[in-house]
Amino acid sequence: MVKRSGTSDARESQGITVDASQVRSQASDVDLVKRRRKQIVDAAVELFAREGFYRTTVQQIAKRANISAGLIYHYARTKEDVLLLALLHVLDTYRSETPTVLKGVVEPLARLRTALASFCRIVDKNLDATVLVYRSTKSLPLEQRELVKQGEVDANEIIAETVRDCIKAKLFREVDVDFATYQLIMNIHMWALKHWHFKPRMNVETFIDESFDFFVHALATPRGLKYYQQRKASLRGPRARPAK
Amino acid sequence: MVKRSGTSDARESQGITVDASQVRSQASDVDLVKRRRKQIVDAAVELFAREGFYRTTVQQIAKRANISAGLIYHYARTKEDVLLLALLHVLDTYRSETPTVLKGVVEPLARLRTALASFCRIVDKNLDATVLVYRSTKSLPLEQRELVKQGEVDANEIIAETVRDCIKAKLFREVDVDFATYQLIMNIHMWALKHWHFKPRMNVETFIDESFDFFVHALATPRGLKYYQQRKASLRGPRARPAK
Amino acid sequence: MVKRSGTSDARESQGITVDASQVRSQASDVDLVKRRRKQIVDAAVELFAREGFYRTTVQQIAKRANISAGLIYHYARTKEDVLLLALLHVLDTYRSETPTVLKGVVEPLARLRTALASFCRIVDKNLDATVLVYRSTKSLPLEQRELVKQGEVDANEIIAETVRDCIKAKLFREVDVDFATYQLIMNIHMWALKHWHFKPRMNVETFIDESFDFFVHALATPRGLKYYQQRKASLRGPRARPAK
Amino acid sequence: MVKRSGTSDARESQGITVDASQVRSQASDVDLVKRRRKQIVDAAVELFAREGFYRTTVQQIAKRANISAGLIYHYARTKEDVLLLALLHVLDTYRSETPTVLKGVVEPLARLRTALASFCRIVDKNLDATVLVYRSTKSLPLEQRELVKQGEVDANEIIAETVRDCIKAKLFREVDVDFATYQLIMNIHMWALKHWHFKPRMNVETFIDESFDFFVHALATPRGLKYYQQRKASLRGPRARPAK
DNA sequence: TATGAATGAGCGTTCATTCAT
DNA sequence: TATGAATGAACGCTCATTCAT
Repeated sequence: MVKRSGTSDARESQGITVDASQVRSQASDVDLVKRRRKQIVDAAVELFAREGFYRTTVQQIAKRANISAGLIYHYARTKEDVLLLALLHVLDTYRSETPTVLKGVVEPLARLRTALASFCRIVDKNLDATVLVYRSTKSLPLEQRELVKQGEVDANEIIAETVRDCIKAKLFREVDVDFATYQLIMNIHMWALKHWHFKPRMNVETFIDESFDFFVHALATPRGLKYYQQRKASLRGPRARPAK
Repeated sequence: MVKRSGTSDARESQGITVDASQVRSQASDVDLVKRRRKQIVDAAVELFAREGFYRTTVQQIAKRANISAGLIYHYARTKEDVLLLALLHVLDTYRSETPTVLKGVVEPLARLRTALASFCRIVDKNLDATVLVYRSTKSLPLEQRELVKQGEVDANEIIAETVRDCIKAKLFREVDVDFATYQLIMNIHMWALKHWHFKPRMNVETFIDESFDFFVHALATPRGLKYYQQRKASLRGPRARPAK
Repeated sequence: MVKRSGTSDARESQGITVDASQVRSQASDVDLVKRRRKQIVDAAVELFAREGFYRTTVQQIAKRANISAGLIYHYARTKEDVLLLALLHVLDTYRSETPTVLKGVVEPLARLRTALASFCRIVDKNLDATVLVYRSTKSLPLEQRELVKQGEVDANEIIAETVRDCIKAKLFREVDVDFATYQLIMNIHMWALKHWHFKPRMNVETFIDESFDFFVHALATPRGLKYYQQRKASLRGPRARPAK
Repeated sequence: MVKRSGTSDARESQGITVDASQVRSQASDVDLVKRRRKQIVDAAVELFAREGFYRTTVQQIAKRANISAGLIYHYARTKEDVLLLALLHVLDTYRSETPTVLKGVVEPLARLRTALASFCRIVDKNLDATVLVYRSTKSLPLEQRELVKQGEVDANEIIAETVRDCIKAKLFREVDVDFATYQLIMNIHMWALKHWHFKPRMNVETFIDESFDFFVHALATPRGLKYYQQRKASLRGPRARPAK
């Protein structure tokens, strides 16, 4: 992972290019590799998410990707490789949308809320895929597992930045940023992991509201809390609409 | 699960008797069934936790349980049944220790801290088993999955009670108890789920301290917060030692 | 291989017990293992000899052995293991019959002829199996290949003994016994390896006669040659009939 | 193969032109066909010899030949065709060098020794390729197998001629030339087939010496033997140097 | 009740061969 | 002529489950 400075806007989503170097393919045409990998990964994410890694067969992935089973092995060496590609793709999804949403949002608390809301909505659109990361990372060989962990940490960095900004602005206490970030991340993932529990009692947007309120209380300085309570409505307002 | 009132102390750990009615065995001698199931479940938890459900074979479970492969099918109809037994056993572990620890602790904040610390320490002793629940619940048929969810909710009730008590005592705000409880639970599970991340930077006890501090800030009334800050040291003190 | 003294009669055929320690089986009942292995090896030798190692599928072996494909893997870890078992069995066949035939034959030249004839006849009854050793040994992992080589050297020892006796009796020159033995062995194997060439022009018995004559000329001392030419008829006579 | 009379010197090495008529290629440019086939055959011999026919993939051959996998199918209809080409090429190697070496050698025993030595040295330079013929001929369809056999018999003819000359010169007994020739050929092949056995105890040159001595004893008339023993040194001398 | 040998369906993976370009 | 992406049949092997003892 590269060192980054400034806000997370600076970061570009690099997609699964990252892994092109990890999971070798036999083919050489770069565009074709990209296209085929996309077919395979899309099919794999869908199936792995629904059925799990072990219940999904390579033939099923091939069928859904509209290619032959053999061809998968031109673009991944093993079924585990396909899983890695799939997991990294899921993690990349988190990174790819949020920075865009943050553009133009400057007020620290608003930035945090926007980032958090963005994550939650992406997770909400990919519930099974999010759970998949928790279910299946251990099915990966150790080395590849590290890649997934790094991918996760990288995605979290977007949240970490906004937390840091809130602290700098004296809105948040001088807490351990890493610890606080992980609390926020776990909360977001909770929406997927415990969806069976929350689904009957709230939707994403109310979940976002409740969560944000909860964590502002956990993190805010007295001044920050007052600030938050005054602006609560306006914070919720402009960003409450999901992107799509 | 039945409704319960009063403190969680009233609850008895019922162990895996719960499932005896769900997972039929061919054997009739009650004691023998219990003993055999314990052998099987202990072996299964160990192996599933380490290798995962699909990578563990029935023969391996049998070997580790010092029985024949065939005998497993006298006490469970399918491998999935064994998984259910294993998962319920893990969840039951959470319930079995905490109530004892709470005995005699009356001050609400202390009770919450004690319960939380107890959970964390149990999770810490069963890291892989905790992760197992997240990894493998979906490998269960729908109906059995519900049992696991219920088992989890039941375990959470211990925490919920203490949260409720804190609210009653005006130490905590009038928050949504269920939501708050799940935040606490996710935090506890985070110790297992993100152990690879936290291990290098903290141990269970510091994790408990940080977590408790974090969530008291999130939940406390202004009065509650002041109360907490005065007593911080004494809260940590007496209970900081793991039961061992 | 163990050191041996005296004539090869002293040696007992140990069959595939040798390899029981090399190729682990899952089963424990010794008799059953023996019986199953015999089924498998017999089927395998037949099929490998006819079709070759790679053209023969495990399913075919199973079918011909009247067991399921899966069961083969209770008695051998890989298809290569089955090949090893098969090759060792073939080599063992050479050893198992000859010593018996030699019993009671004391005259050195007669012993050599008897041993050579016995080998030839066994090879003749197992033409494809003999060729199999040449075709398929290289399909084995290095370590197992050594076992086959050792098995071959062991079998050759029977011939080597008789050559040594002829030298001791001053019937043969003081040649390099190992070299001479290998010439004799290659001659025997030639009957299988070049059978397509010899079949139209001779049968085993004439092949044995020609070969013996050829090698006596190659090895005999002047005295030995004279002795041989006087007794030619009687040497051929009594032993010409295959044991059947 | 056509009947031939006179010495083998008269014979021209015809290379794999022989098979051009058997293994059809789609290409028409004669020179290109030759060049491509050479690329393919060289790669195939190398790989087949090292890894065996079944372990070698067409893609590997293509890679080593610096052409595409598809192109192989312009010059051979099946992988078996490539094998045939490879085996015939190996056999042809035997024929291609020996006649040259024999030029100018007139004394019959010297001719035999020269031919035998030449064969041995070629085999020594192509140990795996020689073994390949034994391993893989059976992988060929019946009809093509006959071509290989004929190729072998043709190569042997060089030896047969020299044996015949020795007999004519009354140096050798009136033995069955074909039988004797095959003994000599098997001896030569033994150097490859049993190389694992002989390698630690002799090199090609000592092998040639021992072999020649052995077979002269087997074949010589009393007069021939005396003649040989007188000239032993000079026979060995001039030809003992490998062509390099 | 307990064993463990036996089954066989099903999976991941390979690779000879084809064919559009 | 030459490519190499694509196919898909076929194989070795695993393992949940059964059942005779």
